[in-house]
Amino acid sequence: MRLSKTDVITITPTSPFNFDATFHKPDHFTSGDNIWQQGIRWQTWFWRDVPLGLKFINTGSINKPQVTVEVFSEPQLSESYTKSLKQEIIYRYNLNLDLKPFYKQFAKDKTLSPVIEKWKGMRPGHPSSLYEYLIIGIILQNATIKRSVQMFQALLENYGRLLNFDSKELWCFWKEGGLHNISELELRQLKVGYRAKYIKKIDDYFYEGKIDELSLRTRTLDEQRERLLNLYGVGPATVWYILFDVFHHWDFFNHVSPWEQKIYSKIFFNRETNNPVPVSRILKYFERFGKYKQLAVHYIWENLWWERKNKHIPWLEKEIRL
DNA sequence: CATCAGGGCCCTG
DNA sequence: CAGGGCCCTGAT
Repeated sequence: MRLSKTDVITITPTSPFNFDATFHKPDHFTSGDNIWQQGIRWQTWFWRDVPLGLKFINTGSINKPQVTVEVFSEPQLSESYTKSLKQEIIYRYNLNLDLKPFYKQFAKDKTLSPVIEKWKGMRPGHPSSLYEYLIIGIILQNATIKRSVQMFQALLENYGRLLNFDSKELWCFWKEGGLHNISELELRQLKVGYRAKYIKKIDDYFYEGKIDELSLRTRTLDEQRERLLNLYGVGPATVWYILFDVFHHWDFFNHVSPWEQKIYSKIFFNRETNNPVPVSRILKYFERFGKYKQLAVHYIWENLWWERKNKHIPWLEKEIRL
């Protein structure tokens, strides 16, 4: 599907703003729906029934931030559509987030302040809708990164659409509820294993209109958590990711998966990865970051993955099993 | 070759 | 509330 440039959106994020650390998370393993290079991020989106190619361009600086978004689509887009798209971009990437109180609170924290200094203006954020993230969350379950990427690619290439825009070819997610006519058996043939059942049920909720992301955003953390836990195939681990990445709660940290436990043990306690610190102790340690604990850990976590881009970290390579 | 654990979750007893 | 089963893959 060939798209042409139909719109350009200009966004002024709150200052300070770090474009690359916001639009590229080295720990999110790419699977054909995006490309990043310094100062530019190409990304597919399925927004309000329209497959889009988005090109985010850094046209500002840390202290005078500006992001230019070139929008590629097949149909011409209405003014109200573009307006909603702009709001959604700002929401998903937290471009209006005021980081100053967080920075101020930890200006003298020995662990955090150097990392904050290095990544000043980095936002948490994720390109996916709730539906898309639920699918991704399920393929992350009980699998190594390599296998998760493999499953995601198989799904995209079978049910998504290949978009051609700005001389790039990228896969776009399918519409929520779009697996309605796909059988569990067919999903299984894509080697997603027992997750086929979960994916089917999740897709069904959306097909039947039982979940509405935008209205769920207005609910409290506890309501969101309860709603998500009620979904078949969604447990504490997946909810934990979603409350942070999709609903942007910084003050919620109740889960550490085994591989993350090993990595935290190494970076926060300097413990060998074969002798990790108990999860309860890790969570207790994070309490020092108060209502910003997710943000604080995100900064330290991302810092580690950026470091990995520049130098070989043997103990980390062992844990991630690409 | 067999066995096992891995970015969990459901279901049963 | 503990523990078995589940899909597939690559490591041992």
